[in-house]
Amino acid sequence: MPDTIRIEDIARHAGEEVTIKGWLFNRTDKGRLQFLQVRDGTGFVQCVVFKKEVSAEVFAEARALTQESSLIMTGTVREDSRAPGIPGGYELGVTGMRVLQQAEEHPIQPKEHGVEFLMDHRHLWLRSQRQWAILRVRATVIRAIRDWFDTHGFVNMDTPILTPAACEGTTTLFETDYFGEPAYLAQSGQLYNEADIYAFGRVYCFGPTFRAEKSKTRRHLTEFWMVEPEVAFCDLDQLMEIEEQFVSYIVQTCLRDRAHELDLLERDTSYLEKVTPPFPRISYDEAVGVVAEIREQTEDEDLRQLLAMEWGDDFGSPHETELTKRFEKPVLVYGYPTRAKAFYMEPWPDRPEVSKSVDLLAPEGYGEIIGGSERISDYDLLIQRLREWGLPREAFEWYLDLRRYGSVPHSGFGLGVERTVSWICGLDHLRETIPFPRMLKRVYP
RNA sequence: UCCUCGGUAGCUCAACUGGCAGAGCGACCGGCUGUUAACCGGUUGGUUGUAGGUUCGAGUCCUACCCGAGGAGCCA
Repeated sequence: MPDTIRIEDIARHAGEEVTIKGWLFNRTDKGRLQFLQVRDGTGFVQCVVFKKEVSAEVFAEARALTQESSLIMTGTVREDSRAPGIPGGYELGVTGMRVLQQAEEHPIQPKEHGVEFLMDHRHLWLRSQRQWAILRVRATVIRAIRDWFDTHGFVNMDTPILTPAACEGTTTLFETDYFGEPAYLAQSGQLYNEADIYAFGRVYCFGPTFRAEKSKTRRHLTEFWMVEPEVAFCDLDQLMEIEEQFVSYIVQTCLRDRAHELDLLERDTSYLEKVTPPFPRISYDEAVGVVAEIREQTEDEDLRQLLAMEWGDDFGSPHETELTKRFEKPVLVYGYPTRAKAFYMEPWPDRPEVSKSVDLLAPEGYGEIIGGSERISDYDLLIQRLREWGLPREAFEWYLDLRRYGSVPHSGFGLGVERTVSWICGLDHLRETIPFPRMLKRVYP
């Protein structure tokens, strides 16, 4: 049997006799000519079975092949502009074939299906071209994230997933039984990161995070992946520089390495190409003004209702969506009201009602993909904040220690991987950005 | 938790003011040498989400419940 090749490398084998191992995902039958669309995980290729060129047995067997049957094809690679697929432009002139398993009738056909049906068959849906493209972009986003941090002085430090108590309130935590004591699935590694920077300077944690929010929207999962860097000797301005460099690198890496996939997804990449530093920066105060202005101008009564807000309120999805439509690039919104954010955020100098916080909002209506801030480094202020937020001091003794032994100004942020993938791919729902999404009322398959 | 929309064949949907439950796709059989979700002919296909009610008659109207989708709040 000729050497097995990967479909993604097919152009390098033009004219050669090769073997391809994969699955049939679609077919077109033309009498004495059959076009079998085969995928192998690395790409998609058309295999042409011509009655004159194969044995009667192979031709008959090819005719009987069902969608998703597993097979081993041998044949000659030839260039042909009519050949569909990814990378495309080459096809296999089949000379031999072995069927490993003749698949039963596959539930998912190459046509439209409803959301519920697809989600019930997520384990099979993954095989479709669209899901293949999205999840390859996801893998590239993850690689780019690690590449950037690993080459910018950050050390990867994993933080615990089972945690003792609430960082930001228990209502959104999944509780588990930890040998008779309650423990909670982590919703952030930040506090542990803050401990880690005192040993390593710059760190990042990267893992799944859990939120028991009863959110039922296109931008929420109960289990999602978040990367959280934390940096010693870093203020809010420096943090914003890191964010724009980092996000630009992720986007540009995807444009370079996943062009086929973005093309398959019919993603208009013109906006993505503009994602280079610096990003526009506006203060929360300014942003509130812009939202008020948009609200004034709109004729849409429902939108006017949704955009109602007062200074001090955090932005909701409608606000973010409208705001980002005003910018071609991601926008950094900084200086949120203290009461709208978490207890650990450093106050603005001479403006205690404002925090040194920053959110990064993706363009085209995608909204928040990063939330970050400079952290409180002063022991007394942190004690005061715990009290104001009604948090039990005992649970935070270790965290307070960090302000006792060589405290320094430090900052960090969290980037949601799924929201980033959704934006880069131009999707309208987060559920397609992770192989097996966990959502309100969805833990199967 | 709240608001809006929906549930009919394996899938995607149609069925007018209540009156014979249909089409396309798939599957199966046959035809076709360049198809791209091919095309042509044939075959196959139903507890209309569940329970109750109104009616001569309910997919259609009423009540309750279940399930799903989109949104709000909350957040990445």
